[in-house]
Parts: sequence; C-alpha cells; structure tokens
Amino acid sequence: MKLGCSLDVYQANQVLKQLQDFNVALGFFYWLKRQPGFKHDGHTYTTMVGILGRSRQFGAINKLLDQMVGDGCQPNIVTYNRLIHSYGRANYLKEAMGVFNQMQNMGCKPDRVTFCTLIDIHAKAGFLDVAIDMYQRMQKAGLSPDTFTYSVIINCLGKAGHLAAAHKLFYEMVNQGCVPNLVTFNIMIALQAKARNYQGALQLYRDMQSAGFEPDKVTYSIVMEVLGHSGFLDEAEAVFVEMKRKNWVPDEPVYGLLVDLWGKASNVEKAWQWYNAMLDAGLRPNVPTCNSLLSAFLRVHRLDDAYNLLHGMLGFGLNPSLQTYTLLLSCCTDAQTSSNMSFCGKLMTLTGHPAHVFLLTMPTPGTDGQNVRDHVSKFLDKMHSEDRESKRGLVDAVIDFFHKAGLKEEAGSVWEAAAQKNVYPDAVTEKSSRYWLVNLHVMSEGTAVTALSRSLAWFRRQMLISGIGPSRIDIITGWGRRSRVTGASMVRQAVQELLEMFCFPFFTENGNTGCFVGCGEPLNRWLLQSYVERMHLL
DNA sequence: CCCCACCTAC
Repeated sequence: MKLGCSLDVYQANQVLKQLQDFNVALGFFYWLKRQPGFKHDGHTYTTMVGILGRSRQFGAINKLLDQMVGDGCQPNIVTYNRLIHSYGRANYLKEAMGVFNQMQNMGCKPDRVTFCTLIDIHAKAGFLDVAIDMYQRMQKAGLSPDTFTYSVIINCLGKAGHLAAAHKLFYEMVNQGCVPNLVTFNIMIALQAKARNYQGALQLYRDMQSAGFEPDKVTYSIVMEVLGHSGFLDEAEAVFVEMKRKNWVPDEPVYGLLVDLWGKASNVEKAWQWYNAMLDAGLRPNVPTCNSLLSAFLRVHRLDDAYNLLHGMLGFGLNPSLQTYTLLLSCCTDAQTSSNMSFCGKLMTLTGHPAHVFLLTMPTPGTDGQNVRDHVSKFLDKMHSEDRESKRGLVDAVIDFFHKAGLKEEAGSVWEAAAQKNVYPDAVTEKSSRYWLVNLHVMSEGTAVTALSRSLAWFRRQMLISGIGPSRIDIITGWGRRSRVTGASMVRQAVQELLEMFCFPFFTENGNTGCFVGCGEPLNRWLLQSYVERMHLL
C-alpha cells in the first residue's frame, strides 16, 4: 500500500476522527506512526487522546502523552480540555482537577471550554458548590459566559433542584444578548418536565417553535416523555408519528422511551408491543430498554416473562446493569411470597452483576459496624464510574432490603458509607448557620427511616463534640420515592411514626404536613438522649 | 482540522 505517502497528517486526522472503536483507532494511529515520512502533530495526538478518553483508557492515554512530548508536541489547551472531560466523565474528579492545575503550571491558561467542562462534571457528580465556585473563577479570569456556558449552568442548577435560579440565569442570558439555541430550549423544557410542570414544558415547546426552532430528536423525546407522564400516551405516539413524518429515523432510545412510558402506565402489553416493533425495525435492544420492560413485568409479578427477558438480554450479549440489578432487588424486597422471593434471587444471580457478590459477601456487623462500612466503600469504589443516580438507586434498594429483612444495623452502616461517598449529596444540608435540612423525598421508606435515624445520631455526636447543637432541623419527606400522586405518602407516615415513638419535639408549619420541624431548646434536649444513637435499630 | 451543553434506565 502506498497509503503512507498519500496521506498527510491533516487527512489522517480526518480519518482518525471517524473511528469509534478505540482499538481500531489506536491501531491506525500506530500504523501511521510507523510510516516513513509521516509525523503525528498536536491535532492527531489530541484526537487520539479524546477517543481513548471516551473509552476510559487512562493507561493508554498516559502512554500516548509521553510519546506526544517525546515527539516534540506539547499538549495544548484542547488536549488538556479533552483530558479534563475524559476524567470527569469517568468520575475521576481529583484527576480532572490535577490536569487543571498541571496545565496552569505549564503556562496554559484555562479558557471558557475548560471552565465549562469543570462546572459540568462537578455539578453532575453532586458537587454543585464546586461548580458554582468554578463559574465564579471563570468570570474572575475575565471570561464572560456564552450561550454554551449559560446552557451548562442552567442545566446544572435545574438538575440540582434550583429551578428558580436556573430561570433567573436564563433571563440573565437573554438580557446579556446571548441567544438561546435549540439545546438551551431542550434544557429548559426538560427542566420543566423534571419539576413535573408539564403544562409549562409544553408551553415552552410552543414558544421554541414560535422562536423559529424546529424540534430535533431530543426535543421530540422530551415532549413524548412529558406527554406520557401526563397520561397522554396516545399523544406521545402521535409525536412519534410526526417525528417520522419529519424524516427523523426513530432509533433504539426512542422506541425504548415508548416501552418505558407504556410500562410505567402499567400497560405491559403495549410496552411489549413497542419492544417488538423495535426488533421488527431491525434494531437491537439496549440495556435501559430491557430494564423498562423488565420493570413493567416485575411490577405486575410476571416473573416468568421477566426471566425470559433477562435470558434474552444475555442472548443479545447485553450486560445487565446496576439498574437491572436494582429492579430485581426491589422486587425481591417487595415479594409477598417466599417462592417469588427465591425466584427473584435466581434472577439476581443470573444477571452476574458484581452487586450480587457484594450482597452475598456482606459481613455480619462488628461492634462499630466498621467492617460493613468498609465492605460498602470498597464496592462503591468499584462502581465509581457509574452515575450517581444509578448508585443512589442501588444503595436505596439495598438499605430498604436490609431494613425490611430486619437487618437494621447493616442498613444503618450502608447508609453511613454511602453518605460518606457522596451518594446522597442533598440529603443533609445546612440551609443557614445551625439551620439544617434533612431531605428524604427521593428515598424508599426503609432508606428514609434509616437515613433520618443515622442523621439525627450524627447531629447528636456533632453536638457532643462541639458543644453546639443545631438551632433548627427541617425533616422533608415529600411524597416518597415511587409515588407519582401527591397526598398520601408512605415515607411521611413512616417518618411520623418514628418521630412520635421517640418523642421527637416536632411541629408542622404553614399547613405543610410533609415537613417536620424541630427547633431550639427542646430539640437540643432531645438530642442529648442516648437512645438517639440507637433509633435505627427499631 | 482537535475540546464543552440537552433526551433515554428508579
């Protein structure tokens, strides 16, 4: 082949960019390197770093960086930004910050992309305070936010539950003359949807179209989800048809969304129908879609169908995910009969997920529970590249399982280890000086009770150490993790029973019955009781 | 020529 002579480094980079598989890309990269007369430049090295980063091949990246310097190419701002992004996406925040510091030591000034990436990865990992700090550092460095940066921060604030702040920034963005684009609108619509303000979401969808934006695949997905969650399943299907009419080719995730929506609406047959429609379209299912259908089967206790589906997944070469395992564990916890429970156990084993080994090897708690916490920490370290929501889901299911199985000490220790690993960054926060919020609203019943008990014990210990107690604690229960209906809440009820049993001096305010408030002297006197340390055992 | 944002699994 004469390819080596005819391919210059510019063209080589164009080809390299197209290669998805990092092994193929790396093979091509090193093949090029061996061609006489060919020399990689900063662009090809940077592209290669990005491809390896997407696949989390950090060992190979470091080797490549050494060669890059050896080849006389210094990493530039784009290389560093890609590195930060790669580490951040894999949840290696310390390493991402290491690159951030290193680039500055090398005299490379962070730009808007650098800060934008750092803001995003920290917010997504649950460190919103660091993200906001980065935003301020960016502005101090003389970099004003552009549409891209605004969109990132609006999304981060909204996802962290600060919807008002997100909206404020949207208006600030417009006032600054930054024009929202399609992605900005998609973010705004999705935030409304997440806050369950479906009317507002659909209004924004119309606003977006009046502003001259044509919906894209992401917009359609969000709108379909909004319609589905509002109970308008037929309208969601109509959007699917419109999307096809606009020449978008439905992909696996879109079918998956319809499977999920029908499944959540408890119409298993429809969910299954869309799953089959996807197969008929020649698409291979992905794990989340299988999870959706699996969840639908499990909810109505169709365990045989669940078994067949799980088997099918393995047949497709799909690896059951943390969510798959979480679904099965929750089903096991809720099982009414022992035969259903052991069948769930069979399915859990079948997944082959490391979480199963983790559960099976859970030690009997020693005197201080340190062995259980270590066991959990080690597992969470292993799962560390999983996103926080998935980890939270699993930990929630594990705690609920232990709690309902009467293994309260285990449940408490799992909670403590998970809290330490930042799996629940919003659960216990200091609203203002000595005024604390305990937020239980996305937890299962067992987790809420465990989390509350251990958090109150933590307040007690802090008070005994420092001599200063909290002035006020708000215990927010919301409506429970699985509830879509406002009003009745199992979590609220369980929490109230626990508080009453231990005579916690609480009251409710402004008719908000989902929030229990304790404050002042009665609260501090209560925290001194030694039984606070053992509440979780009840 | 190379980098950053939105949707999808509870």
